[in-house]
Amino acid sequence: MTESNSFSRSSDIIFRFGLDPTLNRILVLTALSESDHPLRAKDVYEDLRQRHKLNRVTVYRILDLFAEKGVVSKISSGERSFCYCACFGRWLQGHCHFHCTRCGKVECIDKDLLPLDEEALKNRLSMDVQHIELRLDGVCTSCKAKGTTRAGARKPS
Amino acid sequence: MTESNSFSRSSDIIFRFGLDPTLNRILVLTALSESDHPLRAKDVYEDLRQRHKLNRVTVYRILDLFAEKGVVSKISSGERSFCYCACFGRWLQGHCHFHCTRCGKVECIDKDLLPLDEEALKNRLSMDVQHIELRLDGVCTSCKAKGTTRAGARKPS
DNA sequence: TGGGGGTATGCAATTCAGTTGCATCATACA
DNA sequence: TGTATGATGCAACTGAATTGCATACCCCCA
Repeated sequence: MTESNSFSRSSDIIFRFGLDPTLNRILVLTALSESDHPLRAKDVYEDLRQRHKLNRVTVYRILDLFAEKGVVSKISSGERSFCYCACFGRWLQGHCHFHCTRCGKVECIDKDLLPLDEEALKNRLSMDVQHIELRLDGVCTSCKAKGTTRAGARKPS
Repeated sequence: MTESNSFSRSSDIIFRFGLDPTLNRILVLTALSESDHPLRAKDVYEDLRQRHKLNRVTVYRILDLFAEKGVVSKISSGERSFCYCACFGRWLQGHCHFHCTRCGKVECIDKDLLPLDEEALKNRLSMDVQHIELRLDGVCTSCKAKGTTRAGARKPS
């Protein structure tokens, strides 16, 4: 998708969620949807500020608003901050996340890798379940590769 | 279990995890294991300080140490803090947590309510999965009851 | 009996993520 | 025009967690 397409698609989505598609909102959503992994508020802010003047607080407010309206999902990163994921409507179909404890990166895991029967779970509980969050913690493939090299048999000469 | 039993059992567990069972550590673990739900560092601290002089930082350090050694599990509360759960060895057998978005309380959910095939999940992923965290967010039964009363048909005369 | 090393703890200061209060700006609308 | 409403900026603040460093405690060995 070209940058301008992504921009207008974001605008469209914001509008369809009943919100005013202001420039800042469009930029925040575009940043999230162009990323292949969930982003922290700080990531979004630091990405955007390079091209556009906006306030840190504005980013937090927009992300909270999006999360509240269901435009994006707010997930725990496994660390001290939250992540925001613009995989539209993917959750509730079983989409979950992987958090690398070495590099801190959070990735999306596709729903068909998830043998979780969400409806059964909800039906068996007496409380109202509104949201299910499944997070895997471990070492990502890229960190694993680095780790193997560091401790492994072959060293660079 | 009596208080002294719980105390000596905590001491025993700490020892078996290869750690020195200092008074502070025993007290922290006892507080966690006597609670029917996971506690935040602050909860543990405020509970203990009523009976015993110790520092806030010490509590954080002990909880981190316990989590690192696997004595307790460190879970995301769904809010900005972490929770610690001393359900010994229950996780990896599928134990998960429920977080009430109204009162903030976190509860343990038993594994037989969890139709999640953890091994299948691990086998299908290329990364090393060390820990799986499943958290349900919603409204607990007690808040649900209050909510119904507040908005409901019958009011106290 | 005393000294040295290692670990646990205390205390103060700091970091970090997120939040709040309030001023201002832009837009819509009477 | 005037005014209401919502978005944004800015500064200050909060709460959770972390860091650095000093001290206390304990064990071992001379």
